[in-house]
Amino acid sequence: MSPLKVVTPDGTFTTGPDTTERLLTPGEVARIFGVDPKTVNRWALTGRIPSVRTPSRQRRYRESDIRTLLNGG
Amino acid sequence: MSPLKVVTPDGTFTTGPDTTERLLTPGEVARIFGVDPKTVNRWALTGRIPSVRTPSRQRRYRESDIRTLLNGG
DNA sequence: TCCAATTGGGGTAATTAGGGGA
DNA sequence: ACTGTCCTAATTACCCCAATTG
Repeated sequence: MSPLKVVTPDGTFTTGPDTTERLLTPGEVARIFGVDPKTVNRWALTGRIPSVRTPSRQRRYRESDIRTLLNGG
Repeated sequence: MSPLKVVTPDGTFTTGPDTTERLLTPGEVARIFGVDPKTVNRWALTGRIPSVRTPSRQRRYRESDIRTLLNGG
């Protein structure tokens, strides 16, 4: 699978969101930072981590966002 | 940058942050060394112990780093 | 459908960061 | 130089139960 491409009005191409990137569950992110999964969700609620929502309102986190935070975000 | 791993829900590993090792809280490290958590905090500030920061700026400590120090690191 | 594990949301007790001073 | 204690504000852990996941 490859990243999405978008055709602009002038005919050029631009890359879209990379849908191949793995999404991490709250539990996985929690183990990475050594905190409770509920804490990870609180980070999402307070805007400290961008989150993706499943159709049933559960949260998933982009690996690149987590990596950025680990590097001092 | 060091190779990192992520534990997926089905137990497999994939490229990402290393979660194979447990992170210890300041209180846990303090009990190990028999000191006040505040002292552990200062060890991190003065660079005596490497620390991982949560998005909320709390500190967590890698078990391997603690073991190294216990062995005279 | 059943089942075990995870997640979300609410509420409360415990822990942590940071500054200051002994 | 190093540590323990006091203080407040912020953050987190643990409890419940219902819903979702795989």
